[in-house]
Amino acid sequence: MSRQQSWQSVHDEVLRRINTRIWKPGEQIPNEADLAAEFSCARTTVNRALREIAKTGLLDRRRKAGTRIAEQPVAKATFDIPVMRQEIEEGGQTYNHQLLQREVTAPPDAVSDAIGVKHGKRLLRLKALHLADCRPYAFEDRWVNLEVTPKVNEELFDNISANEWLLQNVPYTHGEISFFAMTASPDAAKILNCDPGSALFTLERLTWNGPIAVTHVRMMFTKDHKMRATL
Amino acid sequence: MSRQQSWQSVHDEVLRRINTRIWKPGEQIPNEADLAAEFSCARTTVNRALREIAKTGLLDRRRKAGTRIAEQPVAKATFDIPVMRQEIEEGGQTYNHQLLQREVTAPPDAVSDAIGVKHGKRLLRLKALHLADCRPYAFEDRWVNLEVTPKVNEELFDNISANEWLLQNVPYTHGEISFFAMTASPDAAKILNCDPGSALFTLERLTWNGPIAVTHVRMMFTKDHKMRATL
DNA sequence: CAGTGGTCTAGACCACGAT
DNA sequence: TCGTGGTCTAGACCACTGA
Repeated sequence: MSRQQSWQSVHDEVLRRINTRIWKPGEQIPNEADLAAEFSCARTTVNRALREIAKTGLLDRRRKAGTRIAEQPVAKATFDIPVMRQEIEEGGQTYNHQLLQREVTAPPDAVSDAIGVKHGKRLLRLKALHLADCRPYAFEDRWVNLEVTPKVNEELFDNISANEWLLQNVPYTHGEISFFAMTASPDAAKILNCDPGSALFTLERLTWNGPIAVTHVRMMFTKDHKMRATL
Repeated sequence: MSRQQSWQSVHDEVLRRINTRIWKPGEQIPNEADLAAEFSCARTTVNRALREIAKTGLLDRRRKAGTRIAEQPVAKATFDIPVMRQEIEEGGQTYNHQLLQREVTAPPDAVSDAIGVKHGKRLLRLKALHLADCRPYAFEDRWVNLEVTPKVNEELFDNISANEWLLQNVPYTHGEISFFAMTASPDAAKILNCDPGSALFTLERLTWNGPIAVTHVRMMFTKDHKMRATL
């Protein structure tokens, strides 16, 4: 009977009713106004609670059709995409990085296509190794669009990783990311100090600043690296 | 000069100021009341816009300290964790699954520890293969807590995948998920019809219903599987 | 202590879309 | 058409937390 309601208590109570099957999958639940009356709060408060739940996929909301419990909720997991230095230093280790290669050259067509430039157009290629406590942590293979900012030509990336430099100098508006598994090539294996043929967890990321591509990067992590999140 | 404002226009304008470095990393931005005045809208509207941006990690908000642009925004990517049937059928393929093994036995200690039961306590183990157009798609290795519901003993899982059955019969309140790369063991390779030693993208998931663990599952995908998301 | 974000309310109008 | 969610507003009080 507490007088002080909050959108979180509504949120929790609705979740409870979903989890205990008081409201079953596929079923329509009362509308916002009715729930507001039940919980003696404003409709806005109910709206906030339901909106948050809907974002997790557990509720389906449509005007006029009302709110329904999702039949097969698609779980969503949010991962923090690491900024290497932070990730490593938060683990109490020392971060370092080594620039392995820096050149301006034409990328493979697959990369040109991915970032939407003409085949043969030259980009800045950087290869670098990220280290934790002086042990290999991740191998980075990156292509940077030179049109993104003139300053990129002047930067050697020997004292700062491209990762951090880009974050500080070139904003991005959107991007795509994918995770997959790769077999370690002989060089990758040598660089990461693992056996050739090892299974490497790999992250590939493509970022855009409005209409122009900023960078395409592939990060190969050392063996046994895991990417975690909570549901 | 449109009279009709919305939290989205505030949202977009704030994003623009961040991206164009009108407001620089680390800098404090005007408080909600001032922004509301500038945009001639209610403070609630500004609040909604800033709250959404803060959730992406681009803004740091603290009472009294105000709102600042994050120095090193940690990108967040939200992945939809697949329900196999849906994922495959959405790709226009036919879904099938085969139960490969069903037994009640004690799991390795690592699994017992993960789900928090005593070593030696017996669980239901299921191994299954998910197929797309009758070709191997993912190999599932699952442990189910028998205490989760008595019905689980009666279900053979020959006509429905454990994935779907659990979703329909046992709610979960929270969980953990991780992605990593694994080398295909000889059996896994045989089942997935790939070379032993191939790099397999693997998903491991542990779900809870309140204090009790529901299931621990490991999904090994066929070679070249990618998990994608937008930033 | 006082400034700032966090939330709540009552009431209003609007937009979508099922029927 | 008209029920339902989506959003906006003005005003209020509260909860943190920096100075």
